Amino acid sequence: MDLKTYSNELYAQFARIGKATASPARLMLLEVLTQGPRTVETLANETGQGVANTSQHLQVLRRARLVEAERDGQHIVYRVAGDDVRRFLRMLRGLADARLAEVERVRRDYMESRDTMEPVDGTALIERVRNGEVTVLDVRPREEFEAGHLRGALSTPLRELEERLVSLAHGRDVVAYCRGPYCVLAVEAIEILRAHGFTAFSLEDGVDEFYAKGLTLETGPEEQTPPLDNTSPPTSPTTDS
Amino acid sequence: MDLKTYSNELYAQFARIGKATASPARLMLLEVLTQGPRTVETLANETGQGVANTSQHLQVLRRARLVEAERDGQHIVYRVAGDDVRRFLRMLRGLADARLAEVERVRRDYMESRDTMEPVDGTALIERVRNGEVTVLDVRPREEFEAGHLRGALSTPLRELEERLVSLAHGRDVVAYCRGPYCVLAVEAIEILRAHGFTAFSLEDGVDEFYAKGLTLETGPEEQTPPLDNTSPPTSPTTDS
DNA sequence: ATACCATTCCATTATTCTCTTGAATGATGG
DNA sequence: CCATCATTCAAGAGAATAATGGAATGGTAT
Repeated sequence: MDLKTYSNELYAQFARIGKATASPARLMLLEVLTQGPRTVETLANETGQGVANTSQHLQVLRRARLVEAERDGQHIVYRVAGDDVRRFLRMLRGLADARLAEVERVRRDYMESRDTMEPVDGTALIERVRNGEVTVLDVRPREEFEAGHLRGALSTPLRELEERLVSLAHGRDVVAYCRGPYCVLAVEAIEILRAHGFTAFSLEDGVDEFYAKGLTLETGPEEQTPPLDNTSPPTSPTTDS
Repeated sequence: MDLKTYSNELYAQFARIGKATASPARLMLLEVLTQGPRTVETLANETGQGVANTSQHLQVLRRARLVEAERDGQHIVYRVAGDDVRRFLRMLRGLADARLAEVERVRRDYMESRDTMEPVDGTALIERVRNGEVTVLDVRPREEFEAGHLRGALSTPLRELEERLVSLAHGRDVVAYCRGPYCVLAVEAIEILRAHGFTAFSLEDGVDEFYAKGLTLETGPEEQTPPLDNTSPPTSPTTDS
C-alpha cells in the first residue's frame, strides 16, 4: 500500500461519517434517536417515511457506527451509538446555525409566519407555573417526557392534544415546548391551541437546551397536578379514537 | 409553507454540512486548509487533484460556508471559515476514530508496515533536542512551520529533505513530525531518511495535538541552530533545483 | 488598453444515492 | 411446528454527484 492509497483510504473512512450525515432523512432519524431508542416502525412514522426506506437509512447509519441496533421481542430497537454522536450532532447543528444564515432565516420565516415564540427561560417559567399563571405542555412523545421534563409540565403528545383540550383552563396562558429550537412539535401544538381560542406560545428553548444549561429535570410520569386553582378538573378526555 | 416542508428545508440545511464533508477529496482540502490559507493551485498540488476538480470542491465547501475565499493579487486564497469549523473537523476525526475501528486499523497497518513510531510527547522531546540527543525535523510546508513549530525543530518541507540530508549529523537520531496522527508527511520523511542510513522515527502526535495540549510553540522562521555540538554545519544545501 | 494567468464555468460520462415496490427472512408466540 | 409480523433484502427508475478536458471569465500587470 503506497502513500496515496493509504491517504485515500483514511479519508474515505472519515468521509463515511460525513456521508452518513449527508441526508436530511438520516439527520431526522438521528435527531429522533437522540431523544431515545426507537423501533424501525416508530421511526418511520415520526419521520414520515416508508418503513423500507427508513430501514435502509438506518443501515447506512449503522455501517457508519452512528447508531446501534438490538432486538427486543419482535422489534428491533435502534439507539445512537454513544454520547459522542449526540455531541457531534449538536455541533453539526450549531455549525449550520452559525455559518448558514439560511437556517435561521428558514426558521424565523416559519415561526413568525405562524405564531410568536416566548423566549422564556426554564427557571422563570417554572416559577410562573407554580404561581398558576400559565399551563405548560410537553408535547413530545410520552417516553421522552418520562425521561426528563420540566417540573409541572403536562405530558401532552401531539396526538393526544385534541383530547386534552377540554380539560385545560381557558383563562390561563398556555406554553408548549418540545426538544429544541428546531423541533416543530411545539409549533404544531400552538396552532391547534390557538384554533381553539387559547392564548398560546412556544418556547424557543427545548429539553436539549435545558440539559445543556444544566437544569435538573423531573423524570417519570406526569406529576399529580400540583397546586392548581379553580376551573375544570384535569385529565378526563371526552373523545376517544 | 406547511410543517413538512419546513421540516424538510431545515434538515436539508443541516445536511449541507454533512454533504460538504461527505467526500474524501473535500476532507483533504479542509485538512490542508485547517493548517492555513491556500491558493487553489497549491491545494490542487497538495491533494493530488486536478485544478478544475479542486475548484469545484472548493465551491461546494464555500456554499456550505465551511471555507471563505478572498482575492490576493492574481490568486484566490481560501481559508477555513472559522475556528468552529476546525473544531468540527477535529470532532469528526475523533468520532471516526472512536467509532470506526477501521480507521485505527488502516493507520496501524500502514504505519507498522513501514516504520516504527515514537510515542514521544512534545516537552520531553524538546528536552532531548536541547541535550543534542536528537534532531527534530518539521516536515510540513514552510508557512505552517512559521505559523508555529516545536522549539529547535528544523523546517524541512518534504521537497527539501533530500537537499538537507547532507547537512544532518549522522550520529544522531532523527525524529520527524507533521500535523497529527493522520498526517503522512512525517512517515514519508522517515522512509527517505532510513533509506539514507539514518535512525529515524516519526512522532505519533503532531502540531494539532501540540496546540490541543496547550503547548506553546515558536513562531517565525527557523531559529539559528541552538546549542548544537560537533559535526557538520547546518543549512548549506548542495544541490539546487 | 491589452495580454496574461489563475480560476471558474460548462458539458460529458461514469458512478453513486434515493425512493418505491414486492418478496424474503427470521425470530416470536401460540 | 406453524403462522405472524416487523424488518430487511433486491431490483429498477430517476436524480444527484464526481472527474475530466476544453472554453470562458475577470482581475492584474505591463
